[in-house]
Amino acid sequence: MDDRPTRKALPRLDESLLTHLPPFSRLDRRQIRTILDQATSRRYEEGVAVFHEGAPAERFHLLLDGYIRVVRITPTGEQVTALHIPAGQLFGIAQALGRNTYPATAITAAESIALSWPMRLWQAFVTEYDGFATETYRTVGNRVGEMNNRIVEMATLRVEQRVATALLRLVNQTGRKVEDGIEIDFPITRQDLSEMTGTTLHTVSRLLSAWEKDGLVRSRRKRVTVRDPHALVELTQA
DNA sequence: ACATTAATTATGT
DNA sequence: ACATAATTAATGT
Repeated sequence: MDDRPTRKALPRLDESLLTHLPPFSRLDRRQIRTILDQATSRRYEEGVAVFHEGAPAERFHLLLDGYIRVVRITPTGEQVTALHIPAGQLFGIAQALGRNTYPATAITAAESIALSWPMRLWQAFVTEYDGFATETYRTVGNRVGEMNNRIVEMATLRVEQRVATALLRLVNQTGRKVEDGIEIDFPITRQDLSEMTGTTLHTVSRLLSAWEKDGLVRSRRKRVTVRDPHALVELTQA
């Protein structure tokens, strides 16, 4: 729960970590240096919360490596996964939404490394750093757009189509080329997929088994690879 | 068309 | 050995 012991600024934070990321790409080396000097670096185990929904938003974060699941908890205690965040993106940017508490819980989907800064620096970042504001508002725009799409999908598509699109989205965003297809490059269970698609793990299991039999998909424990993306697209439209 | 319940098996530490 | 993940069948809405 307490994150004190491992949260310590690492002595060696190379500037090349940030130079190619959209929010910082317009900045010179000196600016990047001061940004890094204000940052705290922290490594997270798989499946741990970086912050919790509703908690005071004390810091904002940048994911350097790994994946983040953005999760909301319903009153009955079940999790709903809103979206995944890949390395290189900011998250926990409540301030950009005009909030002072986190709107959702962030859980690492894999072992991850993130930088973070105290929220009070947000305004300074926005005003002093060219391109920071436009780029971050662009990504939050993309995210709410994505979530809107998901709402429409939930309402209109059948379960089979929803998990098919979920798989395709994961493959597009986090896919890693492998011999017989594209693998989702973080551990993902059927429970996880069901939480993304508003179903049960059983239904997901049945679908994956069926798809595996038809050669669309290969899955071992916590690993899913898509061998025939096009066939999944077909299912989406069926 | 899908959830729920429950029993069974597989897999990772 | 133990816990967690996945499959499978039966039953329910």
